[in-house]
Amino acid sequence: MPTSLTIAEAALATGLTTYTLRYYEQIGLIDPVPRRSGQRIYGDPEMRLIQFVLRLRGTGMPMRDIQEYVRLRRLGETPESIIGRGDLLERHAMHLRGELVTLTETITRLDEKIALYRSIYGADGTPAPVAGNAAESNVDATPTPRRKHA
Amino acid sequence: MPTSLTIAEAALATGLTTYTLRYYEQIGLIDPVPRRSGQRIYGDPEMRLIQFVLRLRGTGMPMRDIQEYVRLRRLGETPESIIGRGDLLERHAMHLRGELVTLTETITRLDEKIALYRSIYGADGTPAPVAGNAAESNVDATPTPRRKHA
DNA sequence: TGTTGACTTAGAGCGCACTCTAAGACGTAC
DNA sequence: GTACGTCTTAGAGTGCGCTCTAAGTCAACA
Repeated sequence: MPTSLTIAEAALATGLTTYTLRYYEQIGLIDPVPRRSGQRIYGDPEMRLIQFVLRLRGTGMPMRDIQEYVRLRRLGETPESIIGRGDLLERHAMHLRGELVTLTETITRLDEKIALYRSIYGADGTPAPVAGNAAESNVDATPTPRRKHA
Repeated sequence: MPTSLTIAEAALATGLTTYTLRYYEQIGLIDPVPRRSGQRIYGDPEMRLIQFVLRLRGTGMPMRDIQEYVRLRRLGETPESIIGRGDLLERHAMHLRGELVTLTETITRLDEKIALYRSIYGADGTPAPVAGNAAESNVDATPTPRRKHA
């Protein structure tokens, strides 16, 4: 049988609050949810859209862009909509590829720094056997990316 | 010769504003910057710390944790400090590895969706040759990570 | 000597993304 | 028939991370 959730159930399923679900609908971050005697019913399509939107949000896509994506989706299968959605997602994917690079770099650097700290006192807290005091040979330094709240 | 910047120069070099630099110092996100006749002088160690802090911030480490890291650093090379810093960075590195996974997944899904859109109208805007209407076969759906402002 | 740029403390304002309350109205189920 | 969950609109409050202003002081440079 198809999914058919109340707002409270949908909240539980998504990890959002009912407030936030209504709020997202209000600002057009998700499509208007169909009602049955006035109450919102979250079916499969609704839940799938929410999950996708959350994935975009989770990877730092600006709310504005998500709103624009959902707006385009509502236009249906017109060229403008299809092309627009493709472009939006492509731009975001490109952005994410960039993040992937800095993320990988940062992890590498952190691992180096951690190794340095561990070479002085092991992860267990005991002083390491060899190792001169290489600490504060400053593994700091590097470039300067950014991430919004994301 | 060693770096020796005024606050305005440091701002330029980091992409921050002078307000933000003073603010970061005030909230302990960076160490107190040495003064010469009352004015802040940003040398190599200061700039290196700022860059590192920005890298952490850029990958979404909470300000609280960065503050804690810098606090530990100020304690010097005591076991508590070294171990604490190692732990902090290790936790963050772990977190980033998780992000790396969802990021990779998301990019894959986006690429699929983009390919779908492009199969209807090419990236150039022209209708594609073959391809039945596979659109809205709903490539949506998936899990639900989070990212703070990062 | 005057301009520039920095300093201080204190505090207001902003944009984002929620988060919650109020108050009154329904519909459904026990 | 009453309790529960939902609905609506409107608006206040929160936390984060800045961002900027005010007002007065001080030091360096041309």
